[in-house]
Amino acid sequence: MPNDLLRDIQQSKPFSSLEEEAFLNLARTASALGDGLELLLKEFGISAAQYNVLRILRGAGQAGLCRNEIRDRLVARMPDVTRLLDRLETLGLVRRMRDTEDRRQVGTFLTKAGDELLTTLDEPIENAHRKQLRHLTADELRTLIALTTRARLTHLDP
Amino acid sequence: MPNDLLRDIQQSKPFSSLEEEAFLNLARTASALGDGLELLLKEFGISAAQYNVLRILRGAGQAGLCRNEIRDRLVARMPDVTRLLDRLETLGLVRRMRDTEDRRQVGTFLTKAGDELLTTLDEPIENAHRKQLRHLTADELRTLIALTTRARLTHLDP
DNA sequence: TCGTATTAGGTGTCTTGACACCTATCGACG
DNA sequence: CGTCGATAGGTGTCAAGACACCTAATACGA
Repeated sequence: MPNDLLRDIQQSKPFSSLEEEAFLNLARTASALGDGLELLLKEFGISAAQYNVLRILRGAGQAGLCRNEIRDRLVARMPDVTRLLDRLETLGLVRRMRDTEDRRQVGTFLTKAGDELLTTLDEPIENAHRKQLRHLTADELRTLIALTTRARLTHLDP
Repeated sequence: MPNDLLRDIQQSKPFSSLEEEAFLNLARTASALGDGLELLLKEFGISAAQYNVLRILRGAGQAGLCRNEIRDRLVARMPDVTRLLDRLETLGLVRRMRDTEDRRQVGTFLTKAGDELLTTLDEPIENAHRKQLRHLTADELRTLIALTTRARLTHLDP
């Protein structure tokens, strides 16, 4: 039956280029690892995007950050950061305060509860990452970091 | 105040491990490249998930595939494949037919329009991938493929 | 062969993401 | 000054995703 043969051929060479194969593997892996993280975070009542914001705010310290700075630092692009912050504020993990000098700006800060949640999460998250990537050596991880960094930055220039 | 000192240390060293740095780079890169793809596909009225389904169905050929097989082959996990297929059917890119032997199953097939859309997309997509990853050599792409494949498969075993 | 587990598919409902559009404030320049 | 563009933030609205739950058909052992 020629149909089966055709299917086998297509199945054995499903990628039209090395670039496509690389992209699909990248996407598949990021998705799989991200799913694991989401699963862990769900136990604590937050999403990966929310966790990402909390981590960004912890890095910013007492200075806080305005919405657009948070947006630009997010791992995954995200319109509507406003309502993402709304939800974190409702959860009591974040507080917002309008800047007195430039009244357009609204600084966002980690609350005590937010900081404590992050502290609680530090170990489980760290363990999850280590478990997920335990079959890669330190050198391989460094190679992966270098390649993904290059793949990301280079799509900007002309 | 020891808290500020601690926070400063954390700020200058934003990753708590190589594994975390690798994961974040992976996620960031996959997101950035995926955004580029979404942008291109949006011009043709479909999302990346929809395109993924169409590609899977093209690979399956005339035999078609049932919903769960499609779900399992998707690049990104996705509950509610049913309504994803609903939308593709509404767009006329896909058609569904209940199997006569096992009447639980509903096969999904690419329509002529769906196949033609894919043909139209082949070149622009290919170009986009090549452009996005043009700063990686063939060897680097192969390394990236190998590392991401290993990173993904190993999180399954005990 | 009858009841039960299993598998395929679908639906109801809430939350979240996407995108266009709106308001307020600042700053620079006529 | 006052106007106008740029920038920060927010909202309205619709589509898409997430999750629990439901139905139908098949498989299979008591």
